Amino acid sequence: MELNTPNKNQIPATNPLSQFEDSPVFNYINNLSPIELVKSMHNGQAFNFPSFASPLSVFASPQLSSQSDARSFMRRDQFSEPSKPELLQSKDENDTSIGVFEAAQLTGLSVEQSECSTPANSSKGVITKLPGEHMELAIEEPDTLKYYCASPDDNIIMVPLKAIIEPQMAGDPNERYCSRKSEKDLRKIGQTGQNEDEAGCDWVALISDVADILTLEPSIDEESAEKQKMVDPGTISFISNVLQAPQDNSDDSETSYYAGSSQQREIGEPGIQPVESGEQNEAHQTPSVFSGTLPDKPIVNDAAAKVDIRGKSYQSSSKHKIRRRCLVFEMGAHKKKLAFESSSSTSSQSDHMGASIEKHATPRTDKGKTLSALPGRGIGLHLNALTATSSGNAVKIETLASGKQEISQPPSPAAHMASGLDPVSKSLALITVETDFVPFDNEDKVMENVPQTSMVVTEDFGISSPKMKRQKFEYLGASSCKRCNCKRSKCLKLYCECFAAGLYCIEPCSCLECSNNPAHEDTVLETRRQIESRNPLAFAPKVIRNSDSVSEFGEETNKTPASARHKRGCNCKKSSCLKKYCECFQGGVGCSSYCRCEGCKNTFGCKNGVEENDLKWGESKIHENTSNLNLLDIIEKGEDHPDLMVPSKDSRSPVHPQIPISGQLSGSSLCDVGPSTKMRPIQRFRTNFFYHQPKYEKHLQVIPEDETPEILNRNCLPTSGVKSVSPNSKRVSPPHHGFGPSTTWRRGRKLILRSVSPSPSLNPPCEQ
DNA sequence: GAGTTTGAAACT
DNA sequence: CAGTTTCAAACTC
Repeated sequence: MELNTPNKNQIPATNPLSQFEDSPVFNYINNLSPIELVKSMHNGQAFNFPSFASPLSVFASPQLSSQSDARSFMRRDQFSEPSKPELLQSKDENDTSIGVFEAAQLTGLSVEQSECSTPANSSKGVITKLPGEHMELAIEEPDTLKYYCASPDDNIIMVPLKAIIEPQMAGDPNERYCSRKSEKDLRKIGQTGQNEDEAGCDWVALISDVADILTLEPSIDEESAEKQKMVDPGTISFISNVLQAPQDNSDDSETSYYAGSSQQREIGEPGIQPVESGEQNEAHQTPSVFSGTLPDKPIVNDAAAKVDIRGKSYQSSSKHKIRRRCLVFEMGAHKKKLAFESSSSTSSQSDHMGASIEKHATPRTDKGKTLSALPGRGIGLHLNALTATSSGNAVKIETLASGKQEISQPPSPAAHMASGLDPVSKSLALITVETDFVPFDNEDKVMENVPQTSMVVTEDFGISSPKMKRQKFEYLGASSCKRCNCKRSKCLKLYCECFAAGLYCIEPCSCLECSNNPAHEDTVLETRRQIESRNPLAFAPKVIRNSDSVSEFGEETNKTPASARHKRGCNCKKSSCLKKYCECFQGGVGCSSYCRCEGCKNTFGCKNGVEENDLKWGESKIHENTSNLNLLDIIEKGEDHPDLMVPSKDSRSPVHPQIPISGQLSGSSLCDVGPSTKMRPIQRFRTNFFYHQPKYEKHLQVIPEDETPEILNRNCLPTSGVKSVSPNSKRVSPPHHGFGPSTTWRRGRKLILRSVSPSPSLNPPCEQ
């Protein structure tokens, strides 16, 4: 954030690249990451860099936060994201603003051609969407942008991310280059026209993304952003530049990230292709593995556009937000919603669903569709996460991010905070699924949310009719996505897993008299408020990583660095904490001093022997992780990655490097960003893995030590030893989660991984 | 699939 | 704050 200001400003103004590179920050980044390419990238983009300045400013903290938020959402939306890779690529290709602009135009055309674009889809449409889509970008952009674009720091961040990503993606430095090459290739591809249409879509997505970013800016409203975009190409170019600039990194990262995919595509690497199988050209270029994670392509856009066109245009400016939220759940939710809406609206929606889903398989949501369709549902509550950001900006972001969600604005910050996590976790879940990570116990849950996405995505492509889709969903839902089965709570109490996770119930749910749906948004929000009023942490992730919260539990943290714990602790009497009845066990964490369990035999660690157990467990997990690392892991885990070692963190707790929330947003950062909303389920499930909740919950940001203080402050890092007590008198762990910065040593430099607290509510400072 | 067990959430 | 009830997931058969 801070870093951004000087450097960024300078960069853009004068010699983008030279100054930028010369800047301490840049050097720092370079040092941090093995990736040198960034510079080169910049160079390539140098052309644009001038505009970059503005972009930087744009990216200022808010964006970051937004991005980070987006991230969380992104993953959810992975489906939708598929387009991004292309988009990114396209971006790369069109380094210059002009190129971008053109691309935008092209996209508009393509969109129109494809019908994807709503009336608005054209350049204007794109613009309009952009604001709302900011979320999508995050999603689409997958990791790169999110992580990388962040603030001025973005650059910094980006590097690390790239480093992280590339290693896995590429596997080795050479591959990185390849990735770059791949980028070029991608460009070629995009240019080639393989997918002009797609490219167009991609561009649209990019633009939208950019717009999103712009939107994120604290001062900029969605509308303003839209206006800006709409207003002048220059703006677009600017945006593009901005994106690119950050993208450079992001691009690199992405590219590298995608590159892998792209390369694979071109090269035909077996691993990834399977999914794509031939579809690469079109929407689904992203590897199957990443399909969820990576955005496919414009298709989403198209779909969105189609949706808009056909049915209702969900995209109201305000509704843009919704899109982002599409998670697996969202998918389901959307379906439900669709069903929901369909009844009222018409078949068109369902079609959209199908179409969107099919095409996008990825949640990506793109603009239109996703927005309309997905939008809201799943995410609804998640919005909170975004909203978590205390600042008004945060709120905006939230709205944007959550956008449409019915829940768009969470009643209480805490709620937002809490809810925020979930999305992330979900997204993570998706990622994990795609990745093939399967937590043992938690698989079910993890799968619940995630899998669908991946599953859906893959399968959806083929599905044309809503019905078909639905079936698939059901299938998925049944197998991978469990949902609630509430009979009497109307899914408006924490008994309901969906509700507790900040999600709307979706088709897979077997609930009766469910009120947890977009149709009852008001009720849902009100209920949430009430619950949060009783317990601000009610929607916060249940599992907290001790390591993350360095200060939180000084004792525990120190002793059980690798362990995560349940925020309230369990109260098991008969299960010996060996069954899922036990939330600690369910969350894959050991019991802690907060637990009041009797006869604890928690295999993840007992209160008495938690530390040791945790350590062992953590170690074992670490090994597992290291062996199993993949992009997702890396991304999520971030610090876990060898390169990014985080001394204190557990292997368990995955940390997601998030884009630091700079500026205002950052202010709420942890709290705000928090993500998500309702990642819990995932968290739980993940815990077994490395990830445990932390992944989502925590979004680590790599921040230079210098920055940490501010971050901490902004984040309201929990003071050490501060314990929060839930209203219920249950023990509430302080916001360890994300709030506590974790330090990472890399290349002799100490980086502080700041987790973006998923649940702001957890943060004592913020809430309290 | 029905019934039981369990513990969190909600209520008093 | 403690005790009780309600609830839905987890589990068993």
